[in-house]
Amino acid sequence: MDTKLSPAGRRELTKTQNRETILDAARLVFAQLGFASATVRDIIRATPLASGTFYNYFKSKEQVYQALRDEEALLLRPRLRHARGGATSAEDFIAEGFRTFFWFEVEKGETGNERFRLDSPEVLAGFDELRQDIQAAIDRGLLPVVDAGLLTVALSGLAFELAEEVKRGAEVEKVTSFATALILGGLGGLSKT
Amino acid sequence: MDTKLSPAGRRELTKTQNRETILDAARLVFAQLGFASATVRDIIRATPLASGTFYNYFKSKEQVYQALRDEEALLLRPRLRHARGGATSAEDFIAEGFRTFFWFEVEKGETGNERFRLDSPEVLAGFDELRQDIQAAIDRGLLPVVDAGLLTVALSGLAFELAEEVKRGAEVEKVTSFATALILGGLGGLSKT
Amino acid sequence: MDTKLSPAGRRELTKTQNRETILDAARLVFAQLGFASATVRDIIRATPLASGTFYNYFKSKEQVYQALRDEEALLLRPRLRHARGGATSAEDFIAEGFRTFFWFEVEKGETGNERFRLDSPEVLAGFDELRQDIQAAIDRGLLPVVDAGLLTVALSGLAFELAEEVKRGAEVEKVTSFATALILGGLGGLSKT
Amino acid sequence: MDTKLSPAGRRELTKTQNRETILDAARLVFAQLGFASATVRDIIRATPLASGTFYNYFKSKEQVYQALRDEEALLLRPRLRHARGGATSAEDFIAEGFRTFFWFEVEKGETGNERFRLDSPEVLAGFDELRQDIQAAIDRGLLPVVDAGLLTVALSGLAFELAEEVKRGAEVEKVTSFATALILGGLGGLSKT
DNA sequence: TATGAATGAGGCTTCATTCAT
DNA sequence: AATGAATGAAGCCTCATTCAT
Repeated sequence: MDTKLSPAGRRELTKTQNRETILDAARLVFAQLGFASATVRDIIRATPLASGTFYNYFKSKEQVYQALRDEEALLLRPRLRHARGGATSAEDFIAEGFRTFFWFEVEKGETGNERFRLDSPEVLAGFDELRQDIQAAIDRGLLPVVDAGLLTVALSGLAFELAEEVKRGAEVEKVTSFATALILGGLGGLSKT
Repeated sequence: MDTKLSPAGRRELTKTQNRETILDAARLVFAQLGFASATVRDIIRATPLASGTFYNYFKSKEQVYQALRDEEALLLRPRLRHARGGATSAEDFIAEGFRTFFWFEVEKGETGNERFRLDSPEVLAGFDELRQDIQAAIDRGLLPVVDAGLLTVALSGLAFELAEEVKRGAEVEKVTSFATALILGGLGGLSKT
Repeated sequence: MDTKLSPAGRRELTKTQNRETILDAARLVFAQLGFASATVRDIIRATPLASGTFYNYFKSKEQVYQALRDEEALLLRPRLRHARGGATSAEDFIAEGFRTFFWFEVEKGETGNERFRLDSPEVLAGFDELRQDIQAAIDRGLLPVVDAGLLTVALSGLAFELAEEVKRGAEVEKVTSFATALILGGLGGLSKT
Repeated sequence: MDTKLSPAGRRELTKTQNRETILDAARLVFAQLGFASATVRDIIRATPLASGTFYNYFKSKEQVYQALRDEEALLLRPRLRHARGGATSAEDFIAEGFRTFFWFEVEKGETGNERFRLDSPEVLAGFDELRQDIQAAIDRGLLPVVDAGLLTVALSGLAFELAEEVKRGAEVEKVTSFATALILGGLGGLSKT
């Protein structure tokens, strides 16, 4: 049963709801105006809350942003690791990475009309995980021996850019096979170098 | 010759100089703070001019930015077209495109600490030219038959992301061959689809 | 004895304790920040209590301040009256007044880094008592006939200013004799006018 | 002739006028609310100027305050030094000091309903000058040998406190002779210790 | 009575822009 | 055309105070 909350419980609920309200508003505002242009006021205005309330939850715009990134990365990174970790072939490794990322972006929905700076710790950690997974895949013979650093950058660039296509309506599966074929073929070419 | 300029001529000179002064300052400031965070004041402060003078040349920060983008695209786009147009093989086409772009970015020097929104008309026109060149290359048999739109996006994503590596110090030639091998191999893979 | 308190008694105790907690915090905060700069929040923060609780005891910062002054004046004024009332000579009258005041200030401890406005009713009452005592001393021939009002002001000014010296470490007895000698000699000079 | 100002001159004039406008407003506001309670907004409101204009002249409330103190001390301190320096007797020394100070305070006009903290560098310098002058007077035999430090404090305390009386309407000469007689007599008493 | 989150007024400051000179 | 002071809107944030629990 979901009834009868203690007073404290009810307050906790409200707090969580308000926090979510602010995060939702921030997501929207950042997507519309970009992080740098967005103001705390913009976020508050996208909310039924009073201005002071914002500061009961976050100290600054940066902190909300961090919370959003963390939330997102916390959802995405485990999925990616799982997808890549379970791969039994190069194709699997590449395709599952792209597919997972594209679906995640589709689910998020908003078309980012600005690309955020990618230097939040959580995001950087995601990059690092990718590099590690690539290196591990090379080590167990799944991928040919290539520069893991450059491949990381190449995969990310491709993924971010193509994700925009997907969000603009392209089919996930089509873009995934395009990207996968491109990289797989490319890996073949690279390994001969 | 250092001959006398007519008063009108002299003024013309000053006008051009002031415009350049402002554009130089803006380039610097945008690179340091990012477009959204930069303010008109910041630009003026990076200048020996008075605040009012700014408005004799530009109506807003956006307009300066546009002017910078145009100036840049006007330099880069012809180079890219020429590089791609002169290609006699797929490898040439891809490699020259990357190489030209990387060198251009290296020459600009500033490490972008923000990725700008890529929707300025001049930049979009650059994308469009890439697509056209790809299509033309496909038509004349230089490139295999692939989705020109997706390839455009893929190339740009790769180029922008790897350019950061180059600006961080990676060798242009090394990154160029990496990217070229990747794409060339990938095109082989794609054409079999 | 640690016997059981009735619920009401216990509550009474808590109430008194909370009130004292707030007053203690306020004393500290006022001493550190000065009255005008201190905020209710500052006081609450120096307390384990919740913000709302403050308002169960005091309506405003001013009211706490008043309470502090009253508390202080309630301690000091009787001591001063007693000291002056028991005087049997001019020297006694003056010296005992200074000595009592200096010791009181030393006991309080905090070096006031701001001089408060001296217009609280309790403090004004203290001034008035001083004037009355001076007048009475004049009447009973203890002090020469001088302007009681000006002497009141002079004594207070001297007392407050020298108290700072004492709080900064000067010896109470030394400062007391200095002040007493000064005033006693001065009274001699004045009475000849 | 006071006519025909150059444009630059006129602008300079306005700037000076605005600065004075702000200083006047600040003087008033500080006197009414005290330094700590006064806000920049309060000062602006006491002015026909726009809020932003304040910041063209001063960076903060503190800076205006400093400017006021400096202005004041720059006027008062030379007068005091001159008054004390020209003294040919103890009575002269003491009386002229009080008299000068009281007149200065009367001219300023506003009844301070708060005593500012006395730690501005300019004010502290004024204290120091007093101590030096006292020591010099002792050295040339004008004043008896007493603790110059304590006498400085005593004189200031008396002066500040009695100045309030003067500002409340007491006659300068009457208060001056009271204070002088008090101190002179006191010095006699002290020298015998 | 105690709690502490919500509120919105109001303080501080910077900004884009205007306009008299 | 160049200057730079004036303007007031608007951003950031803290505060006193209320009120549901």
